[in-house]
Amino acid sequence: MAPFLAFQLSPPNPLHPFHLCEFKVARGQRLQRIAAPALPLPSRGRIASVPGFMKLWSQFFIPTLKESPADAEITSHKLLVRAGLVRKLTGGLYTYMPLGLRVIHKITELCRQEMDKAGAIELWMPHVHPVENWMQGPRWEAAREIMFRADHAGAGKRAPRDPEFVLGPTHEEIITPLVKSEITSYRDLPKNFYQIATKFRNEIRPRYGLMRAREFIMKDAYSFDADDAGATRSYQLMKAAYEAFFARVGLKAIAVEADTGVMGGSFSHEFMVPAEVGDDDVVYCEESGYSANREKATSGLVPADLKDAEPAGAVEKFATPGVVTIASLEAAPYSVPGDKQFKTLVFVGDDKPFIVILRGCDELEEAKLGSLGFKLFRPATPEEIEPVLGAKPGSLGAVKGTIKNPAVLAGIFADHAIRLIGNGVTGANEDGFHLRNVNVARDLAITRFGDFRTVKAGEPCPKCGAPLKSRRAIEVGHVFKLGTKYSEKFNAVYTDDQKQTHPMVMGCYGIGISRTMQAIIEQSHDADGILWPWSVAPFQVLVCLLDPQDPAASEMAKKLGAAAERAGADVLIDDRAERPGVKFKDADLIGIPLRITVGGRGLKEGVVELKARDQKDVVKLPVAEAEARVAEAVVARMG
RNA sequence: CGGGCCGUAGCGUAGCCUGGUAGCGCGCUUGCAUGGGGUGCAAGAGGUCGUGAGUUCGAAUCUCACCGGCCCGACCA
Repeated sequence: MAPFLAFQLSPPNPLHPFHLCEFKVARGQRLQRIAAPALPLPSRGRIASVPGFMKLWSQFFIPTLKESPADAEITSHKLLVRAGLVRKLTGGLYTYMPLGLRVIHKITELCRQEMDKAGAIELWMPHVHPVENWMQGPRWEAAREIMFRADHAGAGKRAPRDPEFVLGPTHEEIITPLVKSEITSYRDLPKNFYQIATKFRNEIRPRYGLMRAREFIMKDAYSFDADDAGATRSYQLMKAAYEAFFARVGLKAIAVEADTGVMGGSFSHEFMVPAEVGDDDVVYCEESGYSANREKATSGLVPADLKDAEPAGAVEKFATPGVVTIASLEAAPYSVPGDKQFKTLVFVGDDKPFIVILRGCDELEEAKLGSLGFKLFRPATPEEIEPVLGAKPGSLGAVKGTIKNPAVLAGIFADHAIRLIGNGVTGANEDGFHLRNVNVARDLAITRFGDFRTVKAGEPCPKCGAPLKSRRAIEVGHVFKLGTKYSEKFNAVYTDDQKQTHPMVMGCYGIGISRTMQAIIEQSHDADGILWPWSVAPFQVLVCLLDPQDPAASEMAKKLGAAAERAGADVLIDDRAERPGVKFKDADLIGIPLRITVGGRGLKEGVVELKARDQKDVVKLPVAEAEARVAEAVVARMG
């Protein structure tokens, strides 16, 4: 009886990195590899797949599709699926397939490098959160809408009770108590902690593949500083790191001023990738460089030195039977232009009604109501409005003395632009009647003026007065200066050198990693497929072996693959028994930046071919020079 | 949550209006040919027609309910 069994992988494949390995197993013992081919050590930024890095297509898994799934609407989503990068489990939930995961790894590694360079420190926090953390935090009411409950799924073994756990949509409520208990001295500040991990948000309407998913990968960082100046420094440091990161992954992202939304905080920038399919609108000025999310954007429409118009006469009621829209008041016989109408909207904020007044021609920007300080607000229903104002929507107004029950109002807030009206028209708070000759200063009791309207393209830039433009964009990153909103709630304080305690000043910083992957595709593709930037390509070199049965061709493919690998590239060898046309189509679809074609026809001529995915021309390399030329091409792209 | 559309093989779809053998393309399997841009020929496998109830001699098809999906809007750190 032989003490050892030796065996080979079957079927034998001369290209497989394992094929040189010899395995010996003593009976009753564990399998041990006792000899392996000499292999290069993993280099920085490489994805290790020991032994060796090179992958054979036939032994990897890249399920490409000719047709797009019916639910994919935008190009990047179609390509994600067609190139075999992701597969859908259900709405907003995706499996990262092996090829897609390699891209994710490349992106996270670059992100990690930039974060580390900027002085941030990586950690890993739980994604199942005790609900108490959220209830203690400042935004439970608003955030719970998008949070998944993480209750047990047991059937009666545990006592039913309120949710104890939720899945983390972000981690302020976790990091802040952690820092509170671990950091108490100014000597330990500033600190910036980050993680690259999964986030859970129960989006009302997941869309566009990874663009808005229920579960997605995000880099989130949280900075803690002793004072406001420090927090601003941390913020600037992160903003710079973001710019470096997006440049390295090959994304043209621009930083724009943004609304702070539910996050709260004092100021923030979003990193936007211009794309027609984006969810956000960016308003920008080519002259001054001003750019802002539409939610936040302002314009120079209302001059700072505006003088109110002289009242032309007393307020006067007139009958408007059946008129309940701005448009019908604009029409004959009334003919009141939208910019001479007051639009009166009623909201409910923290259970109290409040009024917002705009020009008839303007749209409310709901995000801007966040500045009013309500924890939660929503449009009021007609049933709620009538007892307060005395009329149904369509005949509402805020003229002094016409409001039925002014005492219950939490306030009357007006957009600055209504001061442009002068002798305007508004509802009389009596169904079927309006008022004319209404003037802001004389007739309205405004609690506070503010910027509540949506800026339209063409309005003057707030900085230079040139016409503003707008375009769609995808948000891929967001930096917030948070202030002390969370540290106060969680009592995250430190002691300074005067033995005084202060709340830490925080910032938070997110990058949508999975969204970034899709944004890159959206920004970098052609009719045939993806064009991966070198830095994030799942493989950088694809050796297209057209005759895998031919030992000489296979040998050449392996040699060139190894040369590319030695030069620093991740290499995939297409060794499938497919026709050339299929291989070329797949190569274009999955978008590997450099393609080396090894085929019988070329070898007869004594050449192999080198083609860049983003260029048309094919370079013929004489076989004798091929290894060196391939290495050269790789090095030239390594950066 | 409102409005619209759709569930038929792994994927993309026809058939439904007008009830009577479930069809096509891609993909998959086998064979032969082919071998540099999704090749050709031939032979196959693969379907609770979303679920349930009803109408009917008979339902993918008509009716009702439910479930799921997609789009528009609302919403969206």
